[in-house]
Amino acid sequence: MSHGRFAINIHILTILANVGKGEMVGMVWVSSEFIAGSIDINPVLVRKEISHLRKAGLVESKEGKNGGSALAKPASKIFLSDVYKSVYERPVLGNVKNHSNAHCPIAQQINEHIEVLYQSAEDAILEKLGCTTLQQFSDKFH
Amino acid sequence: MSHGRFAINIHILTILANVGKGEMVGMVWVSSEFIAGSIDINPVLVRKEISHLRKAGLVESKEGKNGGSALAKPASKIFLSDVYKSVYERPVLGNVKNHSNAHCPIAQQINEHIEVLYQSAEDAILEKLGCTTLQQFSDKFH
DNA sequence: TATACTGTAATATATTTAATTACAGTATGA
DNA sequence: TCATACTGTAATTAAATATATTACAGTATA
Repeated sequence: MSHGRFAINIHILTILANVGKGEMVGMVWVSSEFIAGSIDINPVLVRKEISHLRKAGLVESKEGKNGGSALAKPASKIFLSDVYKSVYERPVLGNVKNHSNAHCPIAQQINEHIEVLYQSAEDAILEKLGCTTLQQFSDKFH
Repeated sequence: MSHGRFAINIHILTILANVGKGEMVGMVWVSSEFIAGSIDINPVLVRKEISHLRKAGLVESKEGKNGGSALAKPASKIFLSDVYKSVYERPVLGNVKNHSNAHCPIAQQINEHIEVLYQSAEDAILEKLGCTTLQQFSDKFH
C-alpha cells in the first residue's frame, strides 16, 4: 500500500462510524467533500479509497443529490484487519525485487526466503489488527 | 524505511554470514562491489546501508586495499529485529501526516490514536522478527 | 607509490504518490 | 422536468521519494 493509505481509510471509517454525532447531526450519507475536508486531502482521493472499501463490503454509497457514503455494517463487525486487507497492495516490509544476480548462490535463494519472512510479518500485523474493531477504535474519541 | 531497504540489508548480512563458503572461499572482507553484484544494485547504495549496519553495531568495515565488510558479531547473536531497527525510518503502516483539519472533532484526535495503533503494529513485527537470528535465517540456504 | 578499496556528498534519473481537472452518470426536490 | 449536488472514474500534472550515478578525498596494502 502507499504509505498513508491505511490512515486515510481508518479516518474515513471513523467519520462514518460517528455519523449523527457532533458536527454530523442529521447526516445520513456523508459526502466525499466533507470527508476530504476533515482529512485535508483531495475529494477524488477519498472517492478512490471509498471505492476500495465498497469492494471490501465495508462501506456503501449512494449516488446523486444528497448522496454520499455510510458503513455497510455495524462498526462492531468491522475489524481493523479488514481495513488493512482492503488497503493491501504489498508486504509491509517491502516488495521483493526479483533482480538479484542469478549466478550468486545466495541471491538465487534469498528472495523466496525473504518472502516467507515477509508473510509471517504480514500475519503478525493482521493478528494484531484483528484484535480491534472499528467500534472500539472510535469509542476512544470523546 | 524505503521499500526494499529491509530486503537489501538482509541480503547484505546473509552474504556476510556465508563468507568463506562457496564463491566466497578465502574471502575475509567482502567488498561493496561484490555485494552489489549479488543484489544487482549500485555499490554506493550498499555502502550506505552498510554505514547504517555499522552504526547499529552489526557490521564492521576495513578501509583500503583488500578492505570490505564483515559481521561485527556471530550471526547467532544477530536478530532480524536488530536489522529492522537499523533500517527503521517510519512506522510500517505509514507516517501519520499531521495535516488533518483542526476544526473537525474527529480529525483532532485521530492522529494520536492512529499513532498508538501503529506502535502496536511495530511491536508485533519486532516481536516476530525477534524470533529469528541471522544464523537461523541463513541456515535455510543449502 | 600504484592499486583497490571505503566514505560521503552532490547530482541526476526513475518511480511512486497525491492533487487536480474534467466530465459522464444519477438521484433529489423545487 | 430540470437545476442542483452528488458519485465514479479516467487522464493529466505536480510533488515527493527512492535509486543510480558521478566524483573524489581518504586509507591500507603489496
